[in-house]
Amino acid sequence: MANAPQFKSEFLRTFAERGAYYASTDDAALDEKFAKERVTAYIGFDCTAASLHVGSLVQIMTLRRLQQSGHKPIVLMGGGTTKIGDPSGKDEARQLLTPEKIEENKKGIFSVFEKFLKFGDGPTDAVMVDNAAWLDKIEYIPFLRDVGRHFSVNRMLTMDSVKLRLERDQPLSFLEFNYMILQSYDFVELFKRYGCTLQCGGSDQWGNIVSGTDLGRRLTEAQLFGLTSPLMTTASGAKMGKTAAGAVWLNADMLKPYDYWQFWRNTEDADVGRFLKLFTDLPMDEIARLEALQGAELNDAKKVLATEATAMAHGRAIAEEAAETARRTFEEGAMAEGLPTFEIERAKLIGMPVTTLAHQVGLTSSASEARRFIQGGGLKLNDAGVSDVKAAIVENDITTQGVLKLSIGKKKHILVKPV
RNA sequence: GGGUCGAUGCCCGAGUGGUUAAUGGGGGCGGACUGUAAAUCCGCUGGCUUCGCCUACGGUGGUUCAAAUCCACCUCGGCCCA
Repeated sequence: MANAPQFKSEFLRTFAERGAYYASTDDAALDEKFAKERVTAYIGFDCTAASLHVGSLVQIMTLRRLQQSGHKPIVLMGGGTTKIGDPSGKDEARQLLTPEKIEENKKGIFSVFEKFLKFGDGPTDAVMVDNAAWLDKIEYIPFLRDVGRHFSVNRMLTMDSVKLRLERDQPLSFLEFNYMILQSYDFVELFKRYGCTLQCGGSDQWGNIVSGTDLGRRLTEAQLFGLTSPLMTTASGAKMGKTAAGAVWLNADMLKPYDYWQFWRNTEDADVGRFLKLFTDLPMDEIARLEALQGAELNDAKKVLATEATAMAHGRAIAEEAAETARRTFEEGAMAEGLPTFEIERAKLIGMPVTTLAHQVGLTSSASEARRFIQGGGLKLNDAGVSDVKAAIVENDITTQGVLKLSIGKKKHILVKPV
């Protein structure tokens, strides 16, 4: 943010310099605190899916930077709150998940964090906590008397998360209406259990975060803080994290590292510098150099971005492998073996319509879709356009490397290997 | 509980008995142009054994040669009244 204050603490300075600063509840006091002591901070994550996607990456990086500058991050899993559903930024209620599903999602999400943070018992080691530990045990009447009385419905009605629903005449159940209260309670509970005094999050969480700091003031002596990051969009305004195949997941089993690398490689020019700062650990002067590149040279910066970001999520070796596969595929036009490969029985393959094959290897979602790609000139077999909708695979299509390359557009390729 | 309005494809939103797989917009994808970018232009955006067939307009049943469109009931929601 251009208007970020000048911070003296290492963490906040880095945080702002990297473009992650949006607002805090008290800049001066928070800066002071970071400068003189080790701060324990948390971010909450819903367990609505089996992995997190790049939309949460700013948050994950925040915890990482916190740890790097000597503070203690807490990853709060919303095992309890996911049973409620956060209405913030959504114009309708989520479907409720079963406890089993939530539990399963928690495991997937933890495996993401293991890559970005160091967990353990040391003073700056990250810890993972599940708010189900206390939320599941809440007794209704005592909770209302102790916590509920501090919340003014009048004020809650003015919160954006609530207002949006009311203005759009969309339903907001009492269940969801409680989300804010529970999130606030989480903060206080984390303070009591772990001495956690800071909650970070996206700017859409501002209302929930401030409610938490307020509740802290009423229930304890503590001064709690909130710190938010801007919501991520691309330079052309699109929400981040969507791609052809859906969300850009951070788990390798949900999105291949090669595709993850491609996602970053395809960053818009105008975003390269911003993303390098936010999503890599590269030093600022190196980023300044990359960012200054012009025109086609920016592609080099995008490759660095892709490799650095992929290395963080999947490991350096895998990132470099993805980079190499991409280089051979795009720059040499070769049949790089690192491309996603699909094995199929040779006897079945020969004579199979191209449309069926494209569907079976998962390149298209149906044979009809493959047909449309052929009609629109977007499907290639061994880099040659397929023009006949009824074309079938023949022996000759299998290249000397013993495989066959099927492509949709310029970027999606898959190797088919007869066995 | 009463009254009233509404529920359409990924999203928004037309359509009030047949020529409607369903106007339009958004988003997404493909093509051209490029730099695996943006902008722009063109095309596609239910499924299949594709000159045909099947499934689809909240759910179930009904009227009709024929329904997303009419009727009944149900579910969910908005608004108003109690």
